[in-house]
Amino acid sequence: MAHEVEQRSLAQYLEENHLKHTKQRQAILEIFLEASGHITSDEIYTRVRQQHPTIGFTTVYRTMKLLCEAGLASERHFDDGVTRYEIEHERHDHLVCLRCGKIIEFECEMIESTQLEIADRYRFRVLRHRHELYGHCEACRKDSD
Amino acid sequence: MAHEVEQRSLAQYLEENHLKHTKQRQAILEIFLEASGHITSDEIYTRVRQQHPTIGFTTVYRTMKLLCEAGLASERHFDDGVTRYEIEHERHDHLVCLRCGKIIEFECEMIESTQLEIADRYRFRVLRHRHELYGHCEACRKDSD
DNA sequence: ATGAAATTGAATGTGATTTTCAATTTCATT
DNA sequence: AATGAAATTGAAAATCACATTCAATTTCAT
Repeated sequence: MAHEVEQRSLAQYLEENHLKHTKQRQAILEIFLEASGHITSDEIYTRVRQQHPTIGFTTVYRTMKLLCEAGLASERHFDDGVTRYEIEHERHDHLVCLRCGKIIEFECEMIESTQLEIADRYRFRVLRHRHELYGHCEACRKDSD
Repeated sequence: MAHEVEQRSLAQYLEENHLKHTKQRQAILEIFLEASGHITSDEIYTRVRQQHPTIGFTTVYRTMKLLCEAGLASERHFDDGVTRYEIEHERHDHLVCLRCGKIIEFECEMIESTQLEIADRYRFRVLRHRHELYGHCEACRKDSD
């Protein structure tokens, strides 16, 4: 089994919360980590089924919630209205291609700090943010414009 | 009737697209403009009913889509999962209070230009963006932290 | 090995949004 | 003003993603 670090991290979360370590949870985490981010629970379900045909959609759905609580995944809602899960890591933002659906991550210190300035101006305490640029990626631009 | 400019703008869009100018559409636009932004179709429906008890939800829903296409409104999906409509105007961003739900708009030239730089770096053509800071507003902070 | 507690998965519920369709309304043309 | 083709309306039903229920199964501390 790969992803020892993450599996251990899940195990620890389960223990701490008196939850149980099942093969389903282990398998779903594995599949989720193999796919590189921004995947829907439906897509995870399909992939999980290939290796574990008995695992139900509900379990995938609930396990993804669990992984979020455990800090291993996080939910994202882009403008197409379906929930996507990404591997949890430091604050970053997204470029989303409206043609092919590709999602590129980027990070920008400048924007981060400007955000804090703005929040300050409105006496607002920022807990999290979303920052998404929608448009056409390089490949899709070549195809037509 | 108020909002002559917007009503005229709707009329023009309808004409150009061989669509029909109905009292329902006129009334819904009116109500939508009276309410100051970030309103759900359900809220619009409730308000519309007070003046026009025969207008159905479906019509409100469809008219809001129409207003978006006509460039008079635009859809926003904040993290609570319901579609909200706001009056279409130049690019701006949002502070969303996670406690009371208040939505504050802000604009920041600095962030706008940095966005373009980033898009450039990835050879990405930006068509629109969303930028939302989630946290606690001044009033809600006073209540507890 | 035991059994209380957690988990599973099928089925069902939910809530927002979207489509269907027959009846009605609009509006360019007579 | 009357006509009729095309668009619109609104009630009801369908859809979609997400969430809950519950009986059967599995986990794991003892």
